[in-house]
Amino acid sequence: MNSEFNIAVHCLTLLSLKKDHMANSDEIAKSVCTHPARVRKVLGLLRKQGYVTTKEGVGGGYLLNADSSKVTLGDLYRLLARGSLQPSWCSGGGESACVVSEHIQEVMERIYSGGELALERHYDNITLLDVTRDIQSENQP
Amino acid sequence: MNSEFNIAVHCLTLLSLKKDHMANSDEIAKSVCTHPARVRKVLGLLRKQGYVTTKEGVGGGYLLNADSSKVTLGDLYRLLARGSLQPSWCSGGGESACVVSEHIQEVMERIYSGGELALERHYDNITLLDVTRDIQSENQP
DNA sequence: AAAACTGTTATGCATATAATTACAGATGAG
DNA sequence: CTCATCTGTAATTATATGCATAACAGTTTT
Repeated sequence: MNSEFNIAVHCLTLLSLKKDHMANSDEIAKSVCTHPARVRKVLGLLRKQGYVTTKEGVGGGYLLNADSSKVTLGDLYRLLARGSLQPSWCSGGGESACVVSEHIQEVMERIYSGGELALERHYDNITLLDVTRDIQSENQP
Repeated sequence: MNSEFNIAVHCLTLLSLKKDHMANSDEIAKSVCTHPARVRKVLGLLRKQGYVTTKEGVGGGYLLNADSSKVTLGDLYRLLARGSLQPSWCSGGGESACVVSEHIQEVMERIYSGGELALERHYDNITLLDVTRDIQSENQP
């Protein structure tokens, strides 16, 4: 799995906690600890789904455009990480005349997608608001 | 995620379906479609957990040593894939004086391990016997 | 003693991930 | 209008991971 899901959670949490709910890619990148171009790539996807709006030009940046109690980690997982549970290499599918070899790929695909569904259902119960609260409670131990 | 979980499921299913529940790494590797050394590596781990026994020397190989209705995909996931949900690169942790940047890593770690727990609970309900049945029913559509 | 296995390590190669650079397009300030 | 600033996006490079392959010691059967 790559880290775009992580980055999305980070960015939205950050925007959610800022007073004006706004920041540009430079500021966000410093917090995320990555390159601004990477932040723009992820936030570009979030923009297409309507989670943020962008303002170009001087003083521009990204503006949160969603209710943090309505956005779930499930939404973000589906958008940015779906399919990553299944590895690119999978067993079987060769020329072996073996029942397992011939059918394992369909079976494993169901196993991976079933697992992913369980994962998504779990993440559907966690909202962005929950995450912002976690961040804040970590700040006051 | 790497494919050792997949390989483990494949190997145990294969052994389970063979009449004598036995095969050597060459035969298994052909079915899995990989190199025998890779099969030996995974089956070595399964041996340490008692799922299989090995017989060295001529006519040797791996022998299934478990009840397929008792072994779950959860067991195999924990053994071979636990921790793979969390990417190696994670956000935050830099020098940014930002609440999110300072605490996101602990929060994300909980998010990933919580997700993995949901995944494991799902896989705990699928046994190796279920998989062998799936393979066989794929064979007769 | 020889042959057939496993167990394990080392090496090379392919792929995936992240960093970086670059630049076109859009917008607001002056 | 023009310039500075910011997003959107593509191309390139660097690094990490995953897999294939080769090699060899150790074990067991014949």
